[in-house]
Amino acid sequence: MVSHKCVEEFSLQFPANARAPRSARKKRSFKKEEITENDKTCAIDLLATVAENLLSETGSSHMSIDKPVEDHCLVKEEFPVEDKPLKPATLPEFNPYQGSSMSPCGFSSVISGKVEIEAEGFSHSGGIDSCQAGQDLKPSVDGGAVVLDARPNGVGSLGGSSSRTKVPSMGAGVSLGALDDVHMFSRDDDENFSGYICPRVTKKSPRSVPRVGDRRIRKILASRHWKGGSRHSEAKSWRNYYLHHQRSYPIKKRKYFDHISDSVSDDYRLRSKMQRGSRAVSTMKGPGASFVSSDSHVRLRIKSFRVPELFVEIPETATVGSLKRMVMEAVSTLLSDGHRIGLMVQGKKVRDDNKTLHQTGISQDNTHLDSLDFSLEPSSEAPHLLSSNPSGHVCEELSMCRTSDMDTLFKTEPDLALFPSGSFDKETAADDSKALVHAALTELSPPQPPRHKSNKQQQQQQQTAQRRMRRPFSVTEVEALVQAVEKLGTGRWRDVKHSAFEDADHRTYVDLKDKWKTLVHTAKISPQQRRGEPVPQELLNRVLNAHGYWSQQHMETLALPKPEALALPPRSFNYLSRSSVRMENLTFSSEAGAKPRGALIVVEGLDRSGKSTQCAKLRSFLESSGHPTELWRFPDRETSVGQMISAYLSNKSQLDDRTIHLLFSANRWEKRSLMEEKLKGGTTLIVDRYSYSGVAFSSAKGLGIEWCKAPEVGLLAPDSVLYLDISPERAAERGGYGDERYERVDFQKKVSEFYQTLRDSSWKIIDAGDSMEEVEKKIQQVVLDKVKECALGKSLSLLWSS
DNA sequence: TTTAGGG
DNA sequence: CCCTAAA
Repeated sequence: MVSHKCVEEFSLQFPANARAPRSARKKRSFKKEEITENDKTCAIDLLATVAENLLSETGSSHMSIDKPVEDHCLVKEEFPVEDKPLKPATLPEFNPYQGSSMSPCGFSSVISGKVEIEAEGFSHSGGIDSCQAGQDLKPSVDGGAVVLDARPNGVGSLGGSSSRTKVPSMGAGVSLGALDDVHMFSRDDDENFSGYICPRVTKKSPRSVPRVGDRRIRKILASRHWKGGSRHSEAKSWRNYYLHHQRSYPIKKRKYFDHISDSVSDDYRLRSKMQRGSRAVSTMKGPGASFVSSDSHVRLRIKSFRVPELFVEIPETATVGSLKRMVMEAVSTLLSDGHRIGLMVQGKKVRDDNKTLHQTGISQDNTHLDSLDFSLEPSSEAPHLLSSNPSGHVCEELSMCRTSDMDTLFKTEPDLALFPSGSFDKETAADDSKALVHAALTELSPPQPPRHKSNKQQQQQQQTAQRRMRRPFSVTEVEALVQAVEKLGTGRWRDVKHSAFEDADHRTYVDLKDKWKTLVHTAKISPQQRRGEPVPQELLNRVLNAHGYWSQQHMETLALPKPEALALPPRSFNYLSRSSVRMENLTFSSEAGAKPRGALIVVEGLDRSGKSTQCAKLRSFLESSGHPTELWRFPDRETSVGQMISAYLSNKSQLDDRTIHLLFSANRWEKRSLMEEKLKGGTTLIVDRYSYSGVAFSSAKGLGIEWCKAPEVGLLAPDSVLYLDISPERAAERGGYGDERYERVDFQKKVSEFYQTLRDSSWKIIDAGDSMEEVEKKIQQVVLDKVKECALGKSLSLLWSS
């Protein structure tokens, strides 16, 4: 019965075929990209690219951010990147929506997209003269093209905001071309920036540029979650949109809170890199040492920064121009709000504004400038968007929205992250509409202190949105995890959780899965690259082996044609006999067991303790479980040495105690290489008596135990020693004593004592007094675990050699 | 809810 | 750790 249970458990440990399909749903990466861009990147990316003034002769057309002064990133006068240009003040002539015939929000849609702003000096890669608009063309929004990427289907392109500004070759064509580049600014682009120089120039859309018209826009809008037709009632439409919005629009609310709490934003991040062009190198080489001196300069090029989600609402009937203006307005507003610059060096935030760059590790000779990050952070005293909003017209335009609708909306979705309640003033329609546009913008700032109500809700929301605390796994936990995975395999994280992390509430099965993932990664990288609390190499080896082992399981389960799989009786589901199908297994490192090996199981015990019987049972059990198994016994009377021993044992020859001891030992040494071969070939060996017997018996005869152990040193150490424990008296009762000279009770007692001194961690004491079935079951349990352990890469060790 | 994968 | 598609 129990053995049956064991078998069942055993087979259960392998992933069922039913699970296979899941493994087959790897996403194609290109698909991911598209999805990401289409659905997730609803941010307006404001890309301000600044080129540095590398050489004096190119200074006029390049901007440089140089020598930070006090507040992080400082800009040379010739390139007042930050504030000035970005302030809405530079867009005073804006009067968006004038003349645009916007219908009441009956058919409004929300689009989101990206705005890409390119500073003129950045097009140094040539070809675009107009980029050289010159310095009068401030690197502001009106200095470059603004591209509204309303993917997936279409694009609206906005030229420079100011008509005075020339952005000729940056016209629709180029702007559209940039669309294809938008993906280069994907949100998680932290590492993907290198090599990105000037998308405009380097990559252009091969497509012709359809004219941007209403139809295009409509398509864009339709591609969003705008479902309601114009036939819907206004209220319904609104509602539809927002409800839907909340449910399935891939807004990452949490992110914004992250920004707030971490003060670092992935979404609007300024990236800078040290100029690494050859010219730069040569230039730097000259001054050489002086660079390290006090007036050495660090040259940075801020490649881009972006602005998170920006929602614009506009009737389908609005003109493209108004849309452009609207976006422009929103961007300006956004940037006018108090933001400050955060700085990260090599992933660490630098808070101390008084440190010098050099102290911070930002020096021209620093090779880590790659990891220099600037980020736009909401300023601490976040100005109130509504009040500081300089563009009332945007709001007014939307003020047609009916208050009642809005009310409904907000009641329905009181805690919609997009609309912090504090931002809303339901008193006036105008304010309502304001909220619509600016609520989204508000996300850039820390949540406004709730003014009226839903204080609790907000807090709650913030609570739930908060990123969980980081709790590094301890080595103990890792060990538990590894052990559980070795047993259960990957892909059963729920079970892993329950078996090993039952009461660790903070470890979800997803966490465990993730931890395993990182463990596998950790194990693959060099120790120098590892961080955090070091995990013992031994554990990592086990991770590697288990990973290799189980992924192989999955592969084979997957590859195995279903009928064939079913044809295999569960018991035959053997993971050791699969070497034929084995693919090159990268994870089986050479240092840890190269491939699944057999286990060396030694059965010891006094005579008549049932060793032979149990060995035979165990062997048939393992074989029926599909494990190649051989049953050996020592002494092996087949060999020449074995013959001598055999003669001695049957009292046909007299030999010195030491001699016979060495003969026994030699007998084992004779078989050592074959034993190793078998084990490494995947065969499990059950050995009836081994060195322990030899030492215990000889010691019992009076030889020093150390002397006895000496010749055994270097033999293969058993993976498991099953000691069938029985008292000498009971053993004697079992009869049969007397045939061979050692079979006397008192002697057996001595032997038993010496056995005890030989016990080590590999021993498993099994009460041989139990019924045969009980013993059998116990043994099976132990052996099965051990066999699997060995298959997972437990390395062979040597006996008594430390 | 779990699993599997990508970020 | 987070997020999400699938199952």
